[in-house]
Amino acid sequence: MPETESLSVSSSMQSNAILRELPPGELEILATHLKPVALAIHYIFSEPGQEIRYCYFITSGMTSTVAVMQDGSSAEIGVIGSEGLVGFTAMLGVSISQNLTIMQVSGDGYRLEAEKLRSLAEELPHLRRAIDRFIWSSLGFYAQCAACNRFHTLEERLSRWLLTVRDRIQANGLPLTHEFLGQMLGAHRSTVTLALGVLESNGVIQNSRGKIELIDLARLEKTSCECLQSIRKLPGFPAAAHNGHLSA
Amino acid sequence: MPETESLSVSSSMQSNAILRELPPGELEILATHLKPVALAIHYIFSEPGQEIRYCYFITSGMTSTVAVMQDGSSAEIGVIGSEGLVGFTAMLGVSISQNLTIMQVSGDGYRLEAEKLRSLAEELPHLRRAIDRFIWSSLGFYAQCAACNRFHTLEERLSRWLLTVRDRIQANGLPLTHEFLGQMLGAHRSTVTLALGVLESNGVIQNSRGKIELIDLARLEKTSCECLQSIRKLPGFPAAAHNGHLSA
DNA sequence: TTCTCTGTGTTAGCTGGCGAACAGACCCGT
DNA sequence: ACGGGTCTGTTCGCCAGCTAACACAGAGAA
Repeated sequence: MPETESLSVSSSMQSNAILRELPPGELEILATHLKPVALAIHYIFSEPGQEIRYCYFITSGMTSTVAVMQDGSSAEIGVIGSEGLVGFTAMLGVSISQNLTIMQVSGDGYRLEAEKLRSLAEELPHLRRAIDRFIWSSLGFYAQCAACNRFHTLEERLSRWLLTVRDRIQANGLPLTHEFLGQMLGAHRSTVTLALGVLESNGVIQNSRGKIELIDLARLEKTSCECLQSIRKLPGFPAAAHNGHLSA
Repeated sequence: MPETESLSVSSSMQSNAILRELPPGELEILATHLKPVALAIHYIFSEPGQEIRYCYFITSGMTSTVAVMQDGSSAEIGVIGSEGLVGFTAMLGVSISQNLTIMQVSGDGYRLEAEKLRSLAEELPHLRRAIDRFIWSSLGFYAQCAACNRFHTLEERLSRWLLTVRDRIQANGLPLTHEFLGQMLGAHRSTVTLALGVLESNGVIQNSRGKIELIDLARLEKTSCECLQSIRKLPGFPAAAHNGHLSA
């Protein structure tokens, strides 16, 4: 246990990559404004066109940001886990959300007002720098998604997506329905079922109602597109975390 | 002619939306570092993995930013004309380019070292704010592209793209080959030819070697996807600029 | 238990765009 | 004015994934 921990700084803050990067002085100042929150699955952080009031440093669990079309179809453009800050776009001076961001896998985080974070970032250079770098990485994520959506098959994107989630939640059981996956991947539910069926019959994953169990991570990497590696390389983003592949 | 113009401030700087937004004091300071440059078609600003040394405020012409896959296929994720700043990602503290940015339609701009711009932005709050807002809009552009690539047909994306270019260069003759268009849209050259053929036979555009003439802008809007409107709504981005549709 | 709701499995036809290939047309240099 | 390079038009087979429809299986409520 760190002995230098102040009253407001909690050790769980170290779980977030941005907060972890801050020097103790800055973290202490920031910490007095942070409020720990439990984030339940499907919690909506922001919807297109609405104001972003709060920002959230995620410490566990995972969020998805999706672009929603007029007809209601949607495609994922970003994923944020404990490496990041939900609501980061508000740091760029426009507090309107462009996309829908929801909690994908339950977890925890720290919340504070977007406006407060913005003014703090002006005083705390390391905080500002850490957030800027996260925005940089997010831009890379968006770009990769755009290209991925254009070129890669559903099986490739699905595999990539499952591993992207795993990289963040560090667990092999993902609580997801096919319908939901379809919304993330911008594909039809039945097509997702089909693709999952192929993976299952190859022993790569295991399906059950509302849950997908990753069995063979190594093989899953092989069926996913290059985008997986590109995303893993983004500074601050989680890379492969399986210490020894789970069998084959 | 503005009588308050200082030695270093040139009136053509007003052509760039970011520079135009600056208060005279800030512009004057920034202007001493700006070097006017002519930007020829196909000029490469940055390639993936390389350092971004310079940033460019565009005053005329247009750039494209594309994501390039390992096999060489590419898809456009962003477009910058006189509304923006090429190399803006370097403002986020990482000077490595993630994508390829090239001059798409010849024009002019002002150049300065990325590092210099970054330090200036720390002293000039309006500059910083204007750049931040441009980054915000670019994020929106990237997101829209990702969804567009997933859902919309080539004809829709092509129509949207042609109008996006027109919005920026304010001219109806676009110097483009089908091959080039294919690289932007992540499609096959022959598929592009086919789609252009349909538009041409409907009298919406006119093809000639290396050039596409936009004839009926109103109809082109109809065949393009909703993304056109979304992009036009982004703060600081050019919207429809045809004062009275050209016939129909 | 039974009813209902949500989620999964599966089928069949249809289509947009890929992949590959070739002929013709335009443009420039010598 | 002729020859090679670049650009465009067109064709045809092929396949991933959409559209739509229906049957069945868990899971929770009454």
